[in-house]
Amino acid sequence: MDSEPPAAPTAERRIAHLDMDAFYASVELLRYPELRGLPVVIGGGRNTQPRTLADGTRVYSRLRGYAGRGVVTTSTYEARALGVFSAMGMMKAAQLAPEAVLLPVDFAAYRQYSRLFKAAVADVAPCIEDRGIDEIYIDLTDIPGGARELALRLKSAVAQATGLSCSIGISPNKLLSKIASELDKPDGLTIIGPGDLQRRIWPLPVGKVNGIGPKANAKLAAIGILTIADLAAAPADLLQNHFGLTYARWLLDVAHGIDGRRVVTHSEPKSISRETTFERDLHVQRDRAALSEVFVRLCAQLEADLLRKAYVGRTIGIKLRFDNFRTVTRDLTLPVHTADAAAIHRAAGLCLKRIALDHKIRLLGVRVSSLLPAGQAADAEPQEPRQLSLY
DNA sequence: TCTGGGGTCCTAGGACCC
DNA sequence: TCTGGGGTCCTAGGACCC
Repeated sequence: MDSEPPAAPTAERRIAHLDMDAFYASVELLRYPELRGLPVVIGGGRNTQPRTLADGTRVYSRLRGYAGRGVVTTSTYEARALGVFSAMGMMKAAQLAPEAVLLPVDFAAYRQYSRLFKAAVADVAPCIEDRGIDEIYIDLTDIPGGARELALRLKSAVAQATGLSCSIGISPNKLLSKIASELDKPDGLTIIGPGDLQRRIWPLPVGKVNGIGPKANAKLAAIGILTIADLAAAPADLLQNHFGLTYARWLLDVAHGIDGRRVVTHSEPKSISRETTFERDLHVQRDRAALSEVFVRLCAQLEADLLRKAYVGRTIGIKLRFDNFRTVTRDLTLPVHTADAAAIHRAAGLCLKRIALDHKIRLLGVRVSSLLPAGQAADAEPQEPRQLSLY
């Protein structure tokens, strides 16, 4: 819990949170500008690539008639206005917005734009913490200039490099900046200074806090705590009774805008995984061939991921989700690190044997953890020469 | 018509060692 | 015969985030 020493409390910091606006959708709009202003949904997984006719006009897939298990990855603000949000099932989205344009996800393109916007920010302020493909924290403490002036410079650097807009929150810590960046989206700029905590933050629902998810939200609501102001006013022993000492303390800190976490500019990956949800639930015996084919493929993808990123791992795990959505995991720690698909497959197979397979299977996943950079592993299993049949 | 894929962190119990 | 702690590693599940 206290593994990370908080930043020196004496020096007031200046931390920015920068969040790209509807990132995937906005990248697609650069490619397909005629879709600007329309409800567009990204996701689905199937082939919904636009077709180009002989006269050059493009024909797009629509949400209407979608069948499958995909979820919405992102949507444009026009689609959000129709009630279509990230993580919603595509079937439901199709009910709400049948005429919305449907595009497939193109991670390679988003990663490219991600590199571009991060490089543009780094030219202005190099102390950056990666928080995924579309957001970062930036420590502006040692950068000369006013907060607003710096934020505008960041926004214009990002726009210049990518043609995309972003929203920025600036405050003395990551907690408040993260909340602030959301307050004025899209193309937002919110600075939280002294006195702004009560006025701008306290009226918000507790769920706006990064780290309070659906479960904690429901538990807080059950004891009458809906807003961050409610949380700030809550008796410490009430919180402790419902959440335990550690989490109760964190909740109270949060409500008072206290957060000493530093901007972390480098971190090593802890695990690498691959998983897939089947188009229909698979029967352990009847669909044995299909299941084992997927199993082999996941292990091969994992090997490729490990080699590409130059890591080896020694804890191999599997994840199963049954037709009733129950999820189980098993893992097994090997004596030596490996990146080898056959070794991963063997260990994962042993894990699989420890699960009672009494339901159809919806999802299968394989994971490698206890990672080490490939160069640092003195014990790594020698890579076997490639054979035709590894399994 | 249910609910993706890739991650991190935390908790808690048991094994095992000193 | 009963009763100690502390520390680390391993495993399983769950909450949460993008």
